[in-house]
Amino acid sequence: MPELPEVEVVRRGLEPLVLQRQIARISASGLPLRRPVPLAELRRWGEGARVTGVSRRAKYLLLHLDNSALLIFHLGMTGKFYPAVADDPPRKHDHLVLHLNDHANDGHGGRGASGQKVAQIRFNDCRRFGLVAVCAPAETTAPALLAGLGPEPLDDKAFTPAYLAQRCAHRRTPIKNLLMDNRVVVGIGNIYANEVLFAAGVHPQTPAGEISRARLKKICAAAREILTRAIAAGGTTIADFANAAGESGYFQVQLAVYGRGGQPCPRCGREIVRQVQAGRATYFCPRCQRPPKVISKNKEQKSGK
DNA sequence: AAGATGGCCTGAAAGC
DNA sequence: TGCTTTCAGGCCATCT
Repeated sequence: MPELPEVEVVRRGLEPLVLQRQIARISASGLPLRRPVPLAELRRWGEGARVTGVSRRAKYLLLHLDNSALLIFHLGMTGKFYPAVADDPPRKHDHLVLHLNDHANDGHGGRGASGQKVAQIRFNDCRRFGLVAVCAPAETTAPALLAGLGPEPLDDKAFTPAYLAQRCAHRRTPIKNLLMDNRVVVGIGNIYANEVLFAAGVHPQTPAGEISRARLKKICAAAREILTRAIAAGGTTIADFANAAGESGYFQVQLAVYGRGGQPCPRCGREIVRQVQAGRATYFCPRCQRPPKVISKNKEQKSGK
């Protein structure tokens, strides 16, 4: 389940494999991902171009090309990149292949471990929740996919307690839903939303507008700390990435509440509660994360009937 | 209009 | 043992 930390880890793993390499050819499975793969457009702008950068925005991976085009990838739930050489048998659920050219003057020849000239980067996505898109060079405005995205949670100039307070003001939506809204802040998925709220001691159903400034400050700090720690932990998988899809290190991250329904809270020992909120599994400690008053009242009313 | 809900998709695991 | 059901979740369309 790639959230911001894993996407960043993938970016770091991908960068040395494609930087300054020329894309010779692009092929696709033909199956649609979250939306159809724009193969003709990918070929038009991608083939023959050289990769000048690999960046990340939210959970999107961006391949910058020397013709100013942009290849945009989203891993969805199960998307992964893996390097291969031409002889490697295709794997089930390979949906896009970037065939890379050797470079005469790039200093290291771009040879894979096997020494074969043409390497490939394959995008494999079993559940097809991923996405591939192209932004043509002429498009001067930000790609539609990236327009309207909120700030990066690790950007301490943009994602501040003041900013979060402004976005929470007068909102009755539960804070967990708001943290997972990428118009408010990007990269925080279900797992990290649970973890951040536990660390900040805030009940996931608390209406966003009712949270004190002090708690919002804690939420900001917790998001930053947990995501940073997760990237560091995932960093150990970069070596794995070069061999295969490598997800192993991701789970080394210590998760305090996510997936621990019925287990004791690591802080107070009380049983972690699992409930479904906005259609997502939500975990919290009922002692460390006090429920908002409104919820308690509703419960009393219901049980009173 | 803000907030809630369902669909997309596959495979692992649980349930019967 | 073998089938069916459930669940995972980012994103978006659709509904209230």
